[in-house]
Parts: sequence; structure tokens; C-alpha cells
Amino acid sequence: MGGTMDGTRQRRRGDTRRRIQDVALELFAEQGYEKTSLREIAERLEVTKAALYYHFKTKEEILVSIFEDLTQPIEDLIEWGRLQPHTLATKQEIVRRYATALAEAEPLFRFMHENQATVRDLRIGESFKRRIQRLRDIIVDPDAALVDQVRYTSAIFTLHAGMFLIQDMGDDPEEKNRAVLEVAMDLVAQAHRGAGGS
Amino acid sequence: MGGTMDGTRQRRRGDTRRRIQDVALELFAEQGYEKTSLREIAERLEVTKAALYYHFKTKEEILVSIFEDLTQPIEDLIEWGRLQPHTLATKQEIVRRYATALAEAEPLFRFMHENQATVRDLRIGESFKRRIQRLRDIIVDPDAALVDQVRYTSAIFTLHAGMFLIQDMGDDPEEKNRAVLEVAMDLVAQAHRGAGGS
Amino acid sequence: MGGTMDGTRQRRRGDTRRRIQDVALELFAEQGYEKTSLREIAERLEVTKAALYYHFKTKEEILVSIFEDLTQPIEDLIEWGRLQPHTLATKQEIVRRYATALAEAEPLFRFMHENQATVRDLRIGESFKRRIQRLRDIIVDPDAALVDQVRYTSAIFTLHAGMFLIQDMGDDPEEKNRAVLEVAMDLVAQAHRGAGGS
Amino acid sequence: MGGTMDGTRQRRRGDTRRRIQDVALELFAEQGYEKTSLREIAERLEVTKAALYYHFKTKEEILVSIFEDLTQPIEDLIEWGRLQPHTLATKQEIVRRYATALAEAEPLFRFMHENQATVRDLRIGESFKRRIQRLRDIIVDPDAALVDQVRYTSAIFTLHAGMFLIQDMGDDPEEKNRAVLEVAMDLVAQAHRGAGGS
DNA sequence: TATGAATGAGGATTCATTCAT
DNA sequence: AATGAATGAATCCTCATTCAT
Repeated sequence: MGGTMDGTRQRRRGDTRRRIQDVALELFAEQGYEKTSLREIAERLEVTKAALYYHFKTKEEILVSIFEDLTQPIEDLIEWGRLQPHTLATKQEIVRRYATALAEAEPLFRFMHENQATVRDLRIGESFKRRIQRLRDIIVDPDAALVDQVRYTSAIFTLHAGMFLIQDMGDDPEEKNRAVLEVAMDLVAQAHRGAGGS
Repeated sequence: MGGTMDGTRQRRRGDTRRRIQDVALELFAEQGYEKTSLREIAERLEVTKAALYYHFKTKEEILVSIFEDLTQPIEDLIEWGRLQPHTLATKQEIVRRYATALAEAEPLFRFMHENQATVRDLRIGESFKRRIQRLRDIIVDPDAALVDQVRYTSAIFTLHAGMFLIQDMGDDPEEKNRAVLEVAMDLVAQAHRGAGGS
Repeated sequence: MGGTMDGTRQRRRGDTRRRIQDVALELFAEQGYEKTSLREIAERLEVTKAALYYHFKTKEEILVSIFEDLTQPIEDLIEWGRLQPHTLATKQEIVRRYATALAEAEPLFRFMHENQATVRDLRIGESFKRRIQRLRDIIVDPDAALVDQVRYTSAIFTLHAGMFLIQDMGDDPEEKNRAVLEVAMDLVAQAHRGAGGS
Repeated sequence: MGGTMDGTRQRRRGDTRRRIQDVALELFAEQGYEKTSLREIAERLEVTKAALYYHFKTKEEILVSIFEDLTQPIEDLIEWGRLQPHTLATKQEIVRRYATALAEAEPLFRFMHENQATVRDLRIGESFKRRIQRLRDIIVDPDAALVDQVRYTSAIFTLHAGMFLIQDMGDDPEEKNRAVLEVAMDLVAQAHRGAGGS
């Protein structure tokens, strides 16, 4: 029970922390944060609950650490975005990159989306909200007409929805992703045009 | 404890069931389903937990009953929509009405949105999914290009997002609602045009 | 829902008390006393729990009433037995009649047998114990050798066991009952002979 | 609360599981399964209810574990019995050993006897029934006359009854046990003779 | 002769967390 | 780097019982 010499355990040495994160995210995304117990995570890893506490101070900290590790690219994207001129080209580039970032950390973002009520009063709740806010600040032109502001926002949510919700549409996921991106880009373009952008 | 002769209790007679639903929805929407305990609901109503069980068999049943009572308009809307010709006019009328229906049961829909992970394995999860599915079946033209299918879907999600997510935008909520509706209508129109509609 | 004019309800008028006893005994025997709730009894009768309380002061009282109504024959038997001479013939007659009495109130006695732990601290517990005691006092000869006392006792328990436990033996229940009775009679005879009875 | 340095706690280290079983059996036998709450068990052990759940998954599991630990001798006895020739000598040896086994785990068997209704739909119910069944298969000769089959069975129940029910008879328990055994042996002998044994 | 509405006490179970080893 | 044993607080839920109508 639990090979000691077959290399399985050997290879695992030292990366327990990451393995905890992996399994936790998997379960959080699958069942939700509240419904995933530390017992469950521990069992799936074949360690004790106490072991989790060696690596993380609390259940919440596990989630925080996952969040921080996985959303760095978006943090970077926003930082990059702030320094660019707020042209249509920049906005479209951001939308493009944002779509990629979402796709790359899909389980985390699906989790965030489906557990908003829970996440809201966790430490990452505010953090996440601020991040989305800053993203919007870059894309949404505050001087645009209200309709166009909605269009910008809708573009972002189209990406979100496209990633985790439109699952039963179209056969080829690649093709679907392209379609989603196209609609989002289009919304941005319309909004920009409406605002009288160059 | 809790006036006996001042009419408070008197007026409450017989409407406990509804009062439970009201308080429950309020708390579910505010804190999420899992984080709302029956103790909390009972305390706020100044009754015992056991009283809740007189009116509902389980915690889940409370939610189910709320859901069933509040989503009847949407059920009706879908039924009506199925019988209409699938023209642009019909689709736009449905979008318009759907926006109204959402606004009228806003707390419930915000709850559904923010507690997807939880709701998914409750009895209403499937129910809700099927309903959304049927709504989409009416609006989305299966013969349209993939981009246009995404546009139709995006229109629906724009309504959802508009209702509960875009809270900090614009000053007048009425005005904001109109803007959201306009974008959704526009998306439907574009999709329809793309599909070669009249 | 619940015919008012079809005679069903009509005929039931007034015998609710007996119907409660019937259903209660049925469920007590089937599931045990503790595991049978008043809700269950009420539901099966299509009345409310409160209705049970109109007819009986407590759950225990329902059982007591059943017990008292159904064990009268045994009470009579014992009374009769005390007045007879303690001959072999008397003892055998008692065994015979006891077997019949058991068979006639089988569900109650199976219940008593299978719920001894529970029944022990109910009001009928002592009552039942005393009754069995008095029965034994008539049958068991206190001057007999210990082995023979055990034989007398064993005769009684053979009847009990025969009634509810030996269910999977023999095909014809009638035939089985005769065999059980024969063994019991035999044990009494042996005991009597050992004691040097006439 | 509960000596820390006086050795009491020290000595307890590691044997909590067994202590739970001991106290549980004691209470189950005394009050019945349903009427014994985990709170009661925990209190008597001066631990929390949660501690019980560290050692056993459910209340039922506590009972199951007791049952399995204590009935091994009987399991062994049956296994041994199956391999012997079905002679009178074997049967009598089994009866003798069974009497001993019963005496040694008396609280458990009294519990099983007095809580049949409850035990029936617990996991051990079937288990127990099968065990008794197999014991009977060894002792009872299926070709014997019905009366003799009843005699064999009666022998087993005489042992049971003798152990827990005939408490107020005779002064010396040792002597009583011998008498009970003698009657059981006698019943087996009679049955065997009737069946045309040597 | 019943019901509708409620209570108070208690049930088993689960959870995140702690700490000595 | 991890375990074994335990806790305290909370959870949902069920039950027998009451009482005004």
C-alpha cells in the first residue's frame, strides 16, 4: 500500500505542496469550495489532513496560493495594458491575450465564476474584483456613451461565458474559441467606433 | 419575546411559509446557499428550526419552492416563444420580455448565478439548465454560422451580466437597463442579419 | 383526495381508535417500537399526528392499550391455571392453550420478543415479566431437580421460538406447529416424570 | 479536567478504540442500541463525540466492530464443525463449545437477543442470521422427522434462553449452566435417536 | 373528532483546525 | 516532512408532544 521503493513516492518528494494545489483546484472546480473538504483532498493524495497543515496555514490559504500562482499572467497583462495608449489596437490585443490567459487557467476561472458567492468573502474575492476592475478601466472608455460601455463589458463577459458556459455548442472547440473571440473583438470595435475613436 | 398582543404575531398567522421563503431567498442571495444555515433563517423569523421543517421537508425544498414560484413567468415565456414563428421580431420580443422577467426575480437569479457550483447538484440545477437550454433553442438559429450562434448566446449573457454584474456603472439604473437591453437587441439583430434574415 | 361520500370515510367513523392500534401494532412489529414514529402511523392512516393524541395520551399508551387488549386471554389462562391442581394433565393443558394464545396474538408477541430492550423500561415491561413469571410458577415445580426446572422453562421457550423464529423450517405451518407443541409437551412430561410426579 | 500527569491519560493512549468498544457494548446491552446515544458513550469516556468519529465511521460501525471481534470464536467453531462427521458426538461437542462461546461473549449475545428488531436492519443482522443458520445446518439433520428437527433447534434456543433469560432460577450460576447444558444435550440425543442414529 | 402550527430537546454526522511526537 | 489523536462548533434533521381552534 503506497509504494516506497518503486519510485512513485520518490519522485513525489518535495513537490507535495504543488500536488496539494493541483488536487485542490481539481476538486474545488468540480464540486465547489465549500463542498470540498480537506479530508477529501488528503485522501486523494494519500496523506493525512495534518500534512496539508504543514504546507498551508488554512483551507483558504490553499485557494489563495493557487489563485496567486495562476493569475500572474493576467496581472502582467494588466500592467502591460496600462502603459499602452488606449487605442482600439491595444484594446483588441488585450482581449486577445485575455482570452488566452483565461484558457490557460480555465479550471481556476471556472471555479471563480461558479463560486462567486463563496469567493466574495474570501481573501481573494476583493483581489479578483479589483483585477477585473482594472482590466475594465483599460478597455472601457469612461467618456463613451453608456451603450458602448456596456458593449465593452459585454465583450469581456462574452469571453468568460464562451470559456466555461458554451460547452455544448459547435463540435470543434478550437473553432468555437475563434468564434467567441471574433464576437468579443467585434463588440470592442463597435464600442470604439461609437465612441468616435480614430 | 416577540409581541403577543400587538398584532405582529396575529398578522403573521398563516403566512409563515411565505415569510420563510422571503427570508431564505434574502439570505441565500446575500451569503450563498451553503453558508446560510437553517438556524439563521429561523432566528431571523423568530421561530424554531423545527418550524421550518413543518413547512418544508428539507433545506433544499425551501430553495426548490422559491425557484418554482418565481420562475413561472419564464416558463410561460418559453412556452409562448415556442409557438411563435422564429422571426427576428419574435426573438427581440423574447429578449425584451426575458429582461423584464430577470429584473422581477433579480435576487433569485443573482443567487443562481453566484452559486452555480452549489446549485448544480441540487434538484433545481438540472431544471434551470434545461430552461436556459430551451430559451436558447428558441433564440439561437441552429443553421446560423457559429459566430452568429455565439452572438445569440452572448445576447442572453449580456442580459444576465447586465442585471447583476454591472452594478457600478452609470448612475441611473433605469438608463443602464435600457443600454443593456439595446446591446442585447443589437447582438440578436446582427446574428439574424448574418444568418441571411430579411 | 380522501373520499367523503364513497363510504370509505363513513365506515371508518368511530373506529379510529382501533385503526390506530392496528396500524401501530403492524408497524411496531415490522420495524420496532423506537423506529416507528407517530408521523408514520398518522400518515398511513391519513390523519394528523394530533389526531393520535386525541385518542391516546402518549406513544407508550398506544402500545399499552394494544398489550392490554390482546393479552387478556393469557391473563385468563393464568387465572384458570392457578385454580387447577398442579398435575401433569393441567400443565399440558396450559401449554396447549398457551400455544394457541401465542398464535392468536402473534404480531404482539413477536414484537415483545424482538424489542425486549425497549419494552423493558416501558410500563408494560414489568407487567409482561410478571405474567411470564406467574405462568412459570404454575408450570415449574419448585421442588423438582434443577434440570427439570430448566426443562419446564425450555418448554415455554420452545413455544416462543417455535412461533416466531423457526420460520424457514418445514413446509406446512400447521404441521410445524404440531411438532413444536409435541416437543414442548414432551419436555413437560420428562420434567414431571423426573420430579417423580404421579 | 481528567488527570494529565497521573498516568490515567497516559495509560489510555492508544487504546481509545478498545475503550470505545467496551463502553459502547456495556451501554448497548444495558439500554439498547437506539436508546444509547453517542453523546452518552463519549461522556462516559470523557472524550468528545468527534473523537468517536475519529475511530469509527458511524455508530453502526462501532457495533459491527464489536460483533466481528467477539464472534470470531463462533465463526471458528462453525468452520470446525463443518469438517467433522455429522455424528452425535460431534453435535454434542458443538453444543458444548457453543455454550462456552455464548458465555464468554454474554453481553453481546444478550444485546443481540434483546435488540432483534433493531439489529435486523443493521449490517450485522444478516451476518448473524447466516451464522445461526450455518450452525443449525450442522446440528439439524435435514432427513430427520419434523419433531426431531424442532428438538435440535430447541436445544440451541435452550442454550440462548439459559444464558440470558433464566436469571432468577437456582442459586449457583455454575450449577444452572450445567443443568441448561444437560437439557440441551439431552434434546440433541433424543433427536438423534429418533432419526435412527446408533 | 379532529387539524394546523409550532416547540424543545435531542439525534448522528462533518468540518476546519491543533498539537505533541 | 508528516502522522495520530483529538476538539469545539456547527450542520441538517427527526421526534414526541402541545394547544388554540
